[in-house]
Amino acid sequence: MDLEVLVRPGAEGAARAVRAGLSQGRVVVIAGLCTVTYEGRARSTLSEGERIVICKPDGAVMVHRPTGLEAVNWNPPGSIASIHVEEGRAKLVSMRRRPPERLVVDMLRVDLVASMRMVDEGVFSMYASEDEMKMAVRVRPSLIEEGFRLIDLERPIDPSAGYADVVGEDREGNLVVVELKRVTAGREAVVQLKRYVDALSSRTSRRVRGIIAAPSITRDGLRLAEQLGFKYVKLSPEECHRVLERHEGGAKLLDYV
Amino acid sequence: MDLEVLVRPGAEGAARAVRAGLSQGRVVVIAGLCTVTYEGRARSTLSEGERIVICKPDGAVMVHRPTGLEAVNWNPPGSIASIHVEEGRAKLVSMRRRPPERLVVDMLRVDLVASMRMVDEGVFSMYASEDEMKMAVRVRPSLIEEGFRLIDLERPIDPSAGYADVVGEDREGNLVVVELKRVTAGREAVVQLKRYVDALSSRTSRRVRGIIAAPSITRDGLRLAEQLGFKYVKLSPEECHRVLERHEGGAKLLDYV
DNA sequence: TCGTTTATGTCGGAG
DNA sequence: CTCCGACGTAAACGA
Repeated sequence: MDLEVLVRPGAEGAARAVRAGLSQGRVVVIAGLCTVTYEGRARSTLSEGERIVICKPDGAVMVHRPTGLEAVNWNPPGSIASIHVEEGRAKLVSMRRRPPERLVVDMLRVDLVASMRMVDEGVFSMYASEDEMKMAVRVRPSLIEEGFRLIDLERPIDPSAGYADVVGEDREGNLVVVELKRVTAGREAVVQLKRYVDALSSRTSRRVRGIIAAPSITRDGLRLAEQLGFKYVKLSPEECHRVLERHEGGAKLLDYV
Repeated sequence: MDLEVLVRPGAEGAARAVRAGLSQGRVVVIAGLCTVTYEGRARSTLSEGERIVICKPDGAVMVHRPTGLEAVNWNPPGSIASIHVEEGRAKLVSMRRRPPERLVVDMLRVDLVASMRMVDEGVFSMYASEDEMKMAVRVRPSLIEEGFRLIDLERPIDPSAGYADVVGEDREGNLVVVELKRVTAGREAVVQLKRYVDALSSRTSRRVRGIIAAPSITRDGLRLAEQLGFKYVKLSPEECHRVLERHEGGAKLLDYV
């Protein structure tokens, strides 16, 4: 990693280093005292305080306060950043085209500038996602209920109604729409399921059941589900992940797509 | 800002500096070559590459790749971070209690450790939010429609149905439930409004109208709204912000709370 | 481009 | 704690 570090540079030195870093596609980290303003879809101001600013070569900019997981202000990849000196202070400006948004970080004092050329070809893999739940149901439909047979994954019931997660048949030949959630299902998930069930019902004379499969369900969600005649099935992403692991140890996600 | 910077320290030196920073409530920034694994609600792996790791004194940890706005891995505030040397490499471990989640960053090479005591008492103010839309409707109900009178903000229609954004009366004495959205309203917003209208209808013999106020509405959302007899009113957060500015130039948000 | 859905969403607030 | 809804949500995916 090609690395350049400046400790407590003046405004001019900081601006020069940041500008060079931005133009060379480096990741630039700035720490110091600043104020921040944002204008775009909304508007915000942040008064004086010490923060960390990260500028990535794809245009992403983040301003982090010393607490909290989320950046207090940001601009997404594709934005254009520049820096100049104004009234003796380095001023970082990031512009997003659409929607038009402007982020300005006014550095009252720069404590650190670190500019680095970073290489990251690493592969990121995520497991126990909702996608894995779908695949697990495909390889073992009985996860939903005994006798459940799969008809289709992500069946387009109605172009304007979106896609149901899983559509199948129960042992009595009823159509079944399954809504999968990798987290606690709330009222929203049940409403969503109802939409799919209604859309499918209107296109068939067969009975259509609704099943919501999730690791847990909120009290209200369960109440609504029962009101609507839907069944709740306990199903966790971990369990689905284990099912996929057991099924053909070497099988890869691609095999099921 | 109290700042300590190490460039290309060995694993032991890096671990010592990071450990000291964590224990002293500093913000610690690490850059270098690493692999990352995460286990908790889901599970992920990230193979070798150069990244930036930020550890905040509240326990938040983020791993950033050189592209993208979002961290590739993280743990939220409240997590506990520690670092040790294993097989000659500094290994950062962050544990979250509930839900149990573990994030491990294995540093194959450390290029930079910056540890700083940051003070940030700045005030963050956001404008043109949905809250401001509510306040604007309160000071000028005619934003919704001519003759609209406010009854209550966030009226608890039904404890299990949540809160309607705005409840009022139209000029003919009908009850009106208003759903505010600061962005394009979709089908979901209309469904949400229906829930509030239904809940209120079931508790009164008066007619209850539904109005959805948003800067724009999707085609499907509008179709559903018309089906349900709801009215769409164009209302943008910017417009609401200007109304609040004009109304009592010096009035502050608190005046309306 | 618009519209919809997911997310290790995060965050804040009410009960 | 749980539950719910907003967010400058962002990001992925399909039409």
